[in-house]
Amino acid sequence: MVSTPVIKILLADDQALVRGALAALLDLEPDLAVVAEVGRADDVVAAAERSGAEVCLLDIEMPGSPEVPDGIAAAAALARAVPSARSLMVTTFGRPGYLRRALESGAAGFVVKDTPAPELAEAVRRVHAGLRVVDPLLAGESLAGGANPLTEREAEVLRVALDGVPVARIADRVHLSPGTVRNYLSSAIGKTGTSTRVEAARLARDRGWI
Amino acid sequence: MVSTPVIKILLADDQALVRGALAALLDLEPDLAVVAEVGRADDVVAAAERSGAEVCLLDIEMPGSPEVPDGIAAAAALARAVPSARSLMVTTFGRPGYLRRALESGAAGFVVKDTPAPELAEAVRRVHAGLRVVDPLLAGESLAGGANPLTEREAEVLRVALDGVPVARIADRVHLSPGTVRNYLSSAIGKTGTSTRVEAARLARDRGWI
DNA sequence: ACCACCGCATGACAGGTGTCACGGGCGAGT
DNA sequence: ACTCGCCCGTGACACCTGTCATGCGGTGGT
Repeated sequence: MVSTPVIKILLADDQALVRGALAALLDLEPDLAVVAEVGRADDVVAAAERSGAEVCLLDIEMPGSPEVPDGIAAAAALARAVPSARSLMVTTFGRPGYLRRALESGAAGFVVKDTPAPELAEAVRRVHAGLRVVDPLLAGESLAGGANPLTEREAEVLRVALDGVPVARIADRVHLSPGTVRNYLSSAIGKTGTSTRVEAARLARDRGWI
Repeated sequence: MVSTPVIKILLADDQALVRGALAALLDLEPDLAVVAEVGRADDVVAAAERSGAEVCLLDIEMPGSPEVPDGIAAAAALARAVPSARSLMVTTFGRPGYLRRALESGAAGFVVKDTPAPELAEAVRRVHAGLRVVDPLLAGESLAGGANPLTEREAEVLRVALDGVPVARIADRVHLSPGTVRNYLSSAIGKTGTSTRVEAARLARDRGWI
């Protein structure tokens, strides 16, 4: 009695409570079924293969291995390893750079966690049908925000600068001369229009540039 | 036909998706009913009065008014205005200081968002029965972490220092002399065992001291 | 009255930071 | 070949920061 075709869903979120709650929400829909749940980015591919999931809901902020550190990396790995599975990013932060990087990594959809709950099921169905799902407001911001002006090195030093460590320690961690680090920081401060490295690092993070 | 007494629940979380998902999860339980949902800390009291909620699930990280800026403040307001309602904090961050402040504000329970989903309903029942619900691991950390060593001014200055603004702007925002700000920062750096104000601010935040 | 403490402030000093000028090397596009 | 941008480094300068000593007024305890 194959009454209705059911969409098989994988849930990836590091917060067990949220994971369970989303499962409850989605299982209310008769045409949706949660077939796998994981709490780490590096567990996604194996669970997707094992469960035959068709749509994967991936949180971006998730712990993982150095190779697959977050949900975006999981989406990229998934696109390579399990092309039949389509990724729908579900994230707290509507950072334009997140959206861009997620789509570049092969994600099919992107919703933020303050979208109304009923829309999630619909987003899952659209993604399963082969459509792209993107928050229109966020898409606008992403285009208006412009591209990432930072070079790879600038981004690297800013990532370390995020927690306010002194230049000497940054230089140590990225294996560069302290003077070079200061040059990169100065350049990044100029590009971001800020006045300290911590401000520059925070702005770059909020834009999704690092 | 009053078959079973039903516990009336208010849900407060700024992320609509999480709110809806938690509602779905709790409504699976026959003895629980979500009777109100809000997305801001300063809407909690009014919604609790209107709905007659008995247990209020409050996220800590929630936008609000200056008087009721977050979930902890909402719990305090609730304890005064609606003593019949009991508060159960549900938060992402298991910061010891959060726990302490939440309990001081009259919350009856405290669970983090990565507790297993089935335990939430049980926590709600316990809180409704008049018991305290506290993550035992977190309770240990809270005791081990010790009390807040910062003075009020030090905490105030650190709050502004969190985003890496220069001393002049901090002084401006807290209405103090730049020299005084530097003294407080130096003192806070000493107390936290760090070496820059940003590190001190981040540590203080993670400990729940600010 | 006295002392201890706290909040707030100033001044001075060493060291860290942001900016600039300048250098060399390397790959990509023209 | 040439230019351009990025990478990496040095050196110098003004300014900001972190630390310390010192001071003054207020508050609370004895």
